[in-house]
Amino acid sequence: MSFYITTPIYYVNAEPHLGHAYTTIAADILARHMRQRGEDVFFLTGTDEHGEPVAQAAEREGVSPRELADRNSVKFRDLVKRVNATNDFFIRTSDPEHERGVQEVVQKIHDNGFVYEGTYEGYYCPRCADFKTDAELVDGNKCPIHLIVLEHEKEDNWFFKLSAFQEPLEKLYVDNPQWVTPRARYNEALSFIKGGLQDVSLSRARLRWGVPVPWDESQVIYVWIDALLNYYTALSYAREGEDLTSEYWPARHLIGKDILKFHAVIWPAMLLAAGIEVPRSIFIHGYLLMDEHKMSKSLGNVIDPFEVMDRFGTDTLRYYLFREVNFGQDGSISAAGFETRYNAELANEYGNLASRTLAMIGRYREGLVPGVGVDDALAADLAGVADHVREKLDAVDLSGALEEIWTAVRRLNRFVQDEEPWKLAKDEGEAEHLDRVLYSLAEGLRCVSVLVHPYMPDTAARLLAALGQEDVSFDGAAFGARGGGARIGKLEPLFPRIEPPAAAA
RNA sequence: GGCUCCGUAGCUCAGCUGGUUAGAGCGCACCACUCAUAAUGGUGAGGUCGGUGGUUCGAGUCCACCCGGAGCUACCA
Repeated sequence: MSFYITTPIYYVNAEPHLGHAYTTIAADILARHMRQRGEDVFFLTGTDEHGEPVAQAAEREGVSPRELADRNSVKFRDLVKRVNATNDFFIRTSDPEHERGVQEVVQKIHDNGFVYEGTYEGYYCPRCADFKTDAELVDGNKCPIHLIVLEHEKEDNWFFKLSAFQEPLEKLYVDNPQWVTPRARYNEALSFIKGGLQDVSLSRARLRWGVPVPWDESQVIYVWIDALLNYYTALSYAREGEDLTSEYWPARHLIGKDILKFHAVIWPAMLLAAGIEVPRSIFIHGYLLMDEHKMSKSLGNVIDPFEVMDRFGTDTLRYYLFREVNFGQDGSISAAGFETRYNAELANEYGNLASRTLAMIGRYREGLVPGVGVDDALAADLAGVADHVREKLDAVDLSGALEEIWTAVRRLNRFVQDEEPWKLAKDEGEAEHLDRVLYSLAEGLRCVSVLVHPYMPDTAARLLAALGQEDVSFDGAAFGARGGGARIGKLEPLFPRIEPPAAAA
């Protein structure tokens, strides 16, 4: 079965921040996990490059929109690479193939009778380069950002007949209760639809930086319409000389809550209008908060993902974000929380479990994992872990799956303490018992590492290599799936402890 | 205003279709162990499950209302 996962495409008018890393890593975890299961995965991310804000920023800097987009797109490409994402393609909405694809689909929507010419009226702020809604206006007719008096203006646009999809969308939601998750987001989107849908403009007349409307080159397609279509157009040219659409479409989208409406209302309506199958599912995650507040430049509490990874490593960031914050909800992160979890869970529980296990196999069995059977009690406790992880990840519960894995890590440390292999080693009569304990430990560590691979791919690979068991396929995640006999290798500490800085003077 | 979600131990949160003495992690106190990155394991203290009133043999878990917090109520990428 194919598994097509997408992140939003990132708008090049902003600097990459931790939120971008968060979504990208989430998608990567799912992609890697599904590959472990032998699924045919396609993972897409990229940049959104058209629209007024980019055109304006370019003008301010005295460069062409294209130059600005080229320059900033690279930053996102670097971030994607840096977080170790295994995307199969990086789309740019300025790709000529994408632009052609957008025109084809929009033409289809037009030909199917869902586009008409209309007039958009409202208060226009020249500095925002955008129309404001009545609710946004301050003092009757002032821009809420610039506090300048706005003129009531009109613009002739092409409109998309969103209102025609009120009933089809309601039916889509009612027939597919899992279509949008978590539930609160489903409710939010559905209630918005039930509130009545108005048509939306599909083009912009004042702008040149965008995809020309195929039947009216004086206008460009509104950037959101253009951007959403990336998920569909990418498949037609991501692989040279192939069209992957029939193989991978429809997609599973991963998005932040700020773009829910576009994805859960307008996007499926566009696809219905074009006669294209709607996405398979949409999952909405929450915000990472810094000390209860949303990260923002004005608050000065923005975390630079590159800095964090420079200091602690990519795997640590990938782990921390999904361990600390329940995926799907907002949650607070902090430097203190980061260090606590790093030391307590990564260094002490997981890293040290690896150390003690390998050291004992080295010391008591000359580095050879005994080829015996597993401990029954431990086997009983670890039996369901892989299945639970699979179920949680099928439900996009990235934090829940990690919790399952960590329960197993703790169980293994308890096993060491309970069995006291250092005492067994002193008693010749306990040799078989010690064999079983050491094999069970090596096997448990291997399973846990296979399961944790999507979250911390480099760490898992190092540890599995040291265990002489490099296979990460999900079938092998079952406790006892691999026999003993392997020769262990050397392993430097996976997560050297962070010593707290000496009390500041 | 309307709608949605949330309010459970000091902190962060689990608790599915109502059913034994309400759970985890962190933090705190004490104990055990020494294989290991002085890491690990155990025990304990600590909660009128926001409030009130209902339904029920029985409610943290359902209903009503109230208090408190967050989000949505349309074209910002």
